[in-house]
Amino acid sequence: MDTITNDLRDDILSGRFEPGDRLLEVPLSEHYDCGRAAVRSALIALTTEGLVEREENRGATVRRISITEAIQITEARSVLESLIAAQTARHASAEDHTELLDIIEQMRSAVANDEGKKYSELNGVLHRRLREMSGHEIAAQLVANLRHRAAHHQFRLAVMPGRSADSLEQHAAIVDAVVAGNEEAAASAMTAHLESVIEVLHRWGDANVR
Amino acid sequence: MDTITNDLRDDILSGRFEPGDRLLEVPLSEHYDCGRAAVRSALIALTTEGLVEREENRGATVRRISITEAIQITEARSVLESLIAAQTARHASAEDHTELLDIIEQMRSAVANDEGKKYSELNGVLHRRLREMSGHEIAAQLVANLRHRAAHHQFRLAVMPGRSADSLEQHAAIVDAVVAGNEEAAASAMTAHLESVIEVLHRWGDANVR
DNA sequence: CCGCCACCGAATGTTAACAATCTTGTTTAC
DNA sequence: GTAAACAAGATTGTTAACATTCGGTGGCGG
Repeated sequence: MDTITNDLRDDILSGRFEPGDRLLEVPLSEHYDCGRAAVRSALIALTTEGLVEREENRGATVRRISITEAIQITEARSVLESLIAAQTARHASAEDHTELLDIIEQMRSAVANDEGKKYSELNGVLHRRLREMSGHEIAAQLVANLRHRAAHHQFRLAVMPGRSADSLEQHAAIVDAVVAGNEEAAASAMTAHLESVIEVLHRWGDANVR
Repeated sequence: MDTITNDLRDDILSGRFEPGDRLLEVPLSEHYDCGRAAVRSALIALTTEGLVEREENRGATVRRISITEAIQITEARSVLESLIAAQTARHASAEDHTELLDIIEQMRSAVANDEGKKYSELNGVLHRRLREMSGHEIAAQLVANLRHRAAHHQFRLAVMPGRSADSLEQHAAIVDAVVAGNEEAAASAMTAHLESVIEVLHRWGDANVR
């Protein structure tokens, strides 16, 4: 399989490579112990995924995402994840319900104990499980890609003071609607959540005009 | 530039290669008069775009899209194009308005003269201009990709009898809302349009159970 | 001291040959 | 007659060498 693509993607998402970093083929091929061709394949794939930027005869770099682009990404996520929430509200089983409620419970305790990193992870898990339960392959795939692209900005959000409390209630509302099987409520709860994220991004962008 | 990727994409979208067709590297490299490496690059890129399927040591084929997948693609398009319609309603200039109204006029005459192919082209132009006017790069790119993926099923839709008339009124409603600057109306008109497309796909799918 | 030009190094892009893998058709043993 | 084993052909995957392009650097001239 094309394991190099996954390795490189993980290394970009985990911050091992930062936006703007050059991705030279020879050093990468040594780092991953493979040929240049495998690295090229990975760079091409990640370019069409939007994580890498390639310029003719000038090599590849980790794509830099502006605030306005991050906002657009979140807007697109908003409508797609609302669709997903509605589908999950329709299709989720009883076991799915208990699993989702359990995740919320863990998030609640993470907020209480001020475990920011743990909360961020659980946040990711909740969104991932919601899209897996939806059965909507297309939307799920698009959202996963969009989350990857905005990963750096997501990180910034997680460490904002007092944000976890708001975020927790929003997520709880989504899960409640899903458990109740209320598609419209699930969708609008998800929209409200991501509108709030967009709001924060806007404020952060305005505060950092250059 | 990576012109081979674009050429191959066009050849797939135009039906020169059909779903299930094998995409062998050597014949393709001869056909496009280039090396195998260029073809490989194109195949990798189009695989992550969802147009091509590649299996380890077994080569690439044109991806086959099921009816249920086409429906999911259209559902995702529905929410994204509604977002686009709203943004366009907000940002479009006076010249944009006259251009959109002009396209509708051409579509009307195409329906009157029963020019199915012309109508289908204008349909594509209208949707493309709407997303270009929106200024929403992210949503525009995602929608373009989704339209590519479902291209074959779109084609089937175009030739359904009596469909152009319905379709025309739906498009006119979208443009009217955009010209009026009414974001909510533009979004819901777009949703209504694509719900109707989904409806047709569902009926076609039910009629072709196997 | 400043600017232009030619050269050089680094990195990507391309090509061709080789290796590994899968499919298919044939042979052989039971 | 059937099924398993084998062999041949075709196709992808990998590697290494070569070509091309771009940016910078140093020297030359004004």
